Amino acid sequence: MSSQVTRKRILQVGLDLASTEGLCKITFGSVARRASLSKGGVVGHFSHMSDLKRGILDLALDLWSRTCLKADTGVGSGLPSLVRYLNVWIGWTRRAGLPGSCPIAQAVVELSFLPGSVREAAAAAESVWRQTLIMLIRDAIDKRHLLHDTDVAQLAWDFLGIYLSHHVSSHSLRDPDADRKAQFSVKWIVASVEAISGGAAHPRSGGQ
Amino acid sequence: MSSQVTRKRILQVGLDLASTEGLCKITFGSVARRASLSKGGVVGHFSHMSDLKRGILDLALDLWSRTCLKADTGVGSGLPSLVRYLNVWIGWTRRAGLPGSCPIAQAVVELSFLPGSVREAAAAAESVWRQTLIMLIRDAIDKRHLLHDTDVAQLAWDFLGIYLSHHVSSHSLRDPDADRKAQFSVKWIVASVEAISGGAAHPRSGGQ
DNA sequence: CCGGAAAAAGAACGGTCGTTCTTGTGCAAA
DNA sequence: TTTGCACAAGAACGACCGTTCTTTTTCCGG
Repeated sequence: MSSQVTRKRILQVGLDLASTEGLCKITFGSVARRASLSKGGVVGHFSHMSDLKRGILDLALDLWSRTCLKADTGVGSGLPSLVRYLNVWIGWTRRAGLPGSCPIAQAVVELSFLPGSVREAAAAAESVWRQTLIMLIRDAIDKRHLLHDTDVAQLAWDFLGIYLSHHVSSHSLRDPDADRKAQFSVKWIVASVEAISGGAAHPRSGGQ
Repeated sequence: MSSQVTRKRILQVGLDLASTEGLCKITFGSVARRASLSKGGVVGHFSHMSDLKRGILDLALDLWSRTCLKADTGVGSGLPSLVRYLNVWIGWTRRAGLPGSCPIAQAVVELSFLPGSVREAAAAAESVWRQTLIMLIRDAIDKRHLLHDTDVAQLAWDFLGIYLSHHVSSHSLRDPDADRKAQFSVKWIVASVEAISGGAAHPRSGGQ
């Protein structure tokens, strides 16, 4: 078996495991068992534990990119592009075929204490998400779809917050309405910064 | 030394440890070391690990109650009471003297995978928070401070989301502006559901 | 002062972890 | 066929975990 193929298979198994049990529960033994390999066989590819975990996070971010970005090239821009991204992003792990929840969001919280390269990788992934949001928001502002004095960093923070809330409430708290609530919050925020209907109709009251 | 005093001291040490390193990192050894006790001495009070962790979560919720609820009895009601609670709640661990972040929010995320009594205790604490928010929101609606058709569950979900976002961004991502951003979101949400100025001035644009 | 119960200490257990090292194994070039 | 090498398997290590057990200390009523 080629080394690269095995390495990729280990990372894929690790990603599934991180999605269903969290990055903290990743061990050489658990990954080896699921990949039908020996413990030593896994260690051979990732001599240090942090290498394996960083590799899993890299693969997760790559999967996110292929799921949420590649599907959105040129078909639109400005606000429609932002809204489409938000709808694809929130709950993207299901669409990407991951068996559990978002490994990146989970890792950001789990690794918040002990510093190290794995924690930095998780924070870097979150930074990529933030920059993606900022880029899309800026584009929507440039196209006059959003109010010109919109606080970009604040709006990105709010969207990241909705993503995190959705992650926790759908996964940790098993709220079956998590999707609906997150979509509601997104719609409501978008409506409040839209240049055309800014402050006109109040999306929080009335309809359901 | 009285048994109850020692037990209380162990729980206090455990709470500090959970605040600075997370509930997952709580072990009999680590708690014993910080409490200047032997490992066996700690086990004697909490024969099972889950007893210790549930005790720590109970103490955390008790501390939250004394910090965020006791200080808000009767001095007001309706919307002012809700707003005051939100401002005290977000970042309450600092005010309560805890050395790190919120052990409850951290535990909810950390324990989301493996089931057990500790996970249920964390979820129960989150439920108490949700019920507290719902109660305050309902009171504000009854007093005609909030729009009568406000979606109570959705609004409580949004506030919980801001709390979680603040927890993650201030603690995991070390954003120095986390407090300001969370306060901004709270103000903005409150303004959008206020009966008096609903939809008039748009708090998201303009200022800042 | 003393005896006994409660509390703390401490040793020991099987298990799992990351890491290191040694042993086999299969395949391609010589 | 034989040699060499990368890959995988597997044993071994020290450390720490939760849990159980035994021993020592502490303290209080007689």
